[in-house]
Amino acid sequence: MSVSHSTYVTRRIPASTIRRLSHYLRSLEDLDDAGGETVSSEELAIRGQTTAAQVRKDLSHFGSFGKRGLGYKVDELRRRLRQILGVDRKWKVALIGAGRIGSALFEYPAFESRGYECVAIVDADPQKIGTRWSNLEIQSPDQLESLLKGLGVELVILAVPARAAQEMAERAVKAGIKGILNFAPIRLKVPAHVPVEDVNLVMQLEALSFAITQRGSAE
Amino acid sequence: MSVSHSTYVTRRIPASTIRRLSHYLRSLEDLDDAGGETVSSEELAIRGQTTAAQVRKDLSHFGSFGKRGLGYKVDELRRRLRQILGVDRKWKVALIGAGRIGSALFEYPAFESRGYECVAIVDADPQKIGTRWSNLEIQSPDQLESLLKGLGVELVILAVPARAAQEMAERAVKAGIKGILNFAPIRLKVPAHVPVEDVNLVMQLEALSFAITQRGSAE
DNA sequence: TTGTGTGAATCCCTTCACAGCG
DNA sequence: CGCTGTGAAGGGATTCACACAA
Repeated sequence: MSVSHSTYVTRRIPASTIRRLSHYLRSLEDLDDAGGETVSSEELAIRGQTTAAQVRKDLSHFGSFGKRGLGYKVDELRRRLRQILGVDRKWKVALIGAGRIGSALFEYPAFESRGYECVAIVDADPQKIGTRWSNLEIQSPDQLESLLKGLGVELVILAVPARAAQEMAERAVKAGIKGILNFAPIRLKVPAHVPVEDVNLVMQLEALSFAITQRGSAE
Repeated sequence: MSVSHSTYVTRRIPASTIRRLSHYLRSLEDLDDAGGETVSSEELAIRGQTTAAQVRKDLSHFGSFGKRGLGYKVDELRRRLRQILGVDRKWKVALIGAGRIGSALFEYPAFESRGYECVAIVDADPQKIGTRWSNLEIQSPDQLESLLKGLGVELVILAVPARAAQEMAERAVKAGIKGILNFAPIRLKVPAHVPVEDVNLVMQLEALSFAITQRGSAE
């Protein structure tokens, strides 16, 4: 079909594809090109730990922005990937939970540099409320809904103990936030239109110990 | 076939299955049973966000330890899952990188409680070397190989800046470690027999912004 | 009767292979 | 030519459906 594609697409894209798109974007950001440079699917594949065919298939879901016989223009592909992943703009983020994980994230350099701007920090600990992390004052969750709504927060990073996570998530959803990065080791119950990404370190450790244990016993 | 299965298996098990096994184990740990209680695949499915058939298929890879018409004995299934995932024992872990992420992990309660014991902390910062986190002294990476070997470290948590990660990984592998939980945003090059689990927060944030952006534009 | 264990069917992702454009 | 874009083929994982054991 020769319909002019946009970077938006209705078809369902598998999570694995999205992870790979992130990788492609990451490799393009490494090589800062003068202007007209190009990359082939082959080169992208090597950096992204896949095959050239996979790269082409991944990109083809969103249009056809390569030149046959040449490859992809680096700067254009980068722009397109940013558009596709939705990182061609700033996202206002609130950090809920100012413990160790919260602090680690807040200081995480990639965080700010990729367009995620932390505009509020919330914690229930009275000791912490009122103290500052760089130029942000830690606030009580009492008025969470109006706080988030007032600032126009779209993403929430949930880094609170498991027992508090569900309530905070629900209140954030009520405040109209659009997505949650969840560090609490529970399955949040939120409306289907609010995507949740779970960061589950125990699970990843178990994947490791599984791989080690099984390998040792095989063959 | 009616060969008596062990919990070890040679066939290749997909990563998705392992993630689900972790979930099943997690839900079983929630409900602490008196003794003879049972769960059905149906119940496990609800907690694990899958289907009953999927639960049965997952478990069947490792043997058949359910009773027809009844379900699975909670305590036995829990024991089996721990065996399968390799968490029926202690793992000696070294933390390489004593920054924010390292500190967050070190304090992470689930970490210790699931059998991962941190036996060494390493950081290159002279300011930090010699200081203590609870009862562990932060050590220089100068003698990393002999340090890890001497302590019998099996797992390494890599929480150092990207530029230092590859070198530290290689030296840890030389010291005979068996797996790496990697927080550095690079693809580590290590021998195939050393499994690596990448924790990539930027990628997860991008998965969120993708989901939000695409949803908004669909229908 | 209930709920497991499992071949068979289905679905979806990846890989192949090549037509076609620059 | 060289390399993309894409139908078709292939392979894996999930779901179905039912025989069978408790």
